Amino acid sequence: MCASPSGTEPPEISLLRRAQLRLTPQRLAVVREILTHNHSTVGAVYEAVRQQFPAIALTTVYAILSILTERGLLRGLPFEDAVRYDVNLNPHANMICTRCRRITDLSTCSEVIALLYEHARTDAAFLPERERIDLFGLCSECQKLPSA
Amino acid sequence: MCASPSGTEPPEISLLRRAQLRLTPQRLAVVREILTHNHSTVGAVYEAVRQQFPAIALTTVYAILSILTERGLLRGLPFEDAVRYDVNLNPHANMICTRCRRITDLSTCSEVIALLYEHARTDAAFLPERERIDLFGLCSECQKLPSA
DNA sequence: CTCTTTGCAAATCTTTTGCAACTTG
DNA sequence: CAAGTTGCAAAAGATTTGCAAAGAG
Repeated sequence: MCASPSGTEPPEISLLRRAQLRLTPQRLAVVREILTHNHSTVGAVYEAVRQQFPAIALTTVYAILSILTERGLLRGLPFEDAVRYDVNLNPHANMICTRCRRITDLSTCSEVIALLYEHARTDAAFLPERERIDLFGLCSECQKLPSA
Repeated sequence: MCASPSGTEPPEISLLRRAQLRLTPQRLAVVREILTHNHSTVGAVYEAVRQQFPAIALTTVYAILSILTERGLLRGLPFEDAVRYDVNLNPHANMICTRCRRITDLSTCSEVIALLYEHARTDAAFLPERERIDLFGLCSECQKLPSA
């Protein structure tokens, strides 16, 4: 009972195991939701999970996302409206479309991030450990739209 | 009475004029405070200004910083605790010391930011317009401290 | 004198806390 | 069964809104 039948665990189970958390139906649902909808807010996860799980409490969603963040499996990104949770823990930039509000990852920039770290060390004697990079602009879809 | 005696206006006056806002004592005090203490929160500005201006309302500080942000003279940066206001509108990275919490600017990285924009355009067809870059780590002072 | 701005009170929204009842391992 | 979790109610913070009185140009 340590390996799943196919030999591979579903990602939500694997994530909860890595966080050393008990597998409850609420957690499985919340984690499945955040894994399929990256950069969600607590409120959005709550609304989504509630459709298949009407009894879940908002507080529970807060608790689940908070503990996963504490244990390093998610990253909380404060935005104007609310905190959004990032599943991608590798160095990357978030591209935020100011028109449709969609957020996507730019993962092809690790060398550029390394350069940024280098600058901080060299020019400011600052020792960077992690970063948050947001690019605001127009996604490819929205660029095509009329009044863009 | 249009030019100050020396021919140069104090920075807080110049900023309010550029925003096309009336010069009130509250505004002058709030702007002077944010200009001397970059990356402050509304609460911190309120506390600081209140010492020389005990009657000012928190709401007023919110109003002033909000309208300056709307008119493009400040930039609001949401953090976990609260929004911090950035006076530096040029491309730069914020270096946030995770030990002493101080925030300083890294302004020597505009070429690196240009590279980042380039990546977004080329690799993701995303058209960047502005960015927010935070580097978390240890400032030069805190690196020297014991348990660092 | 007119339009803007301030200050106060109350409301809103996100997030946190306390605690009893209920599951998971 | 013991420790970990959930759900509910209430609290805590940050920020916004409505409005009348005061102030700037």
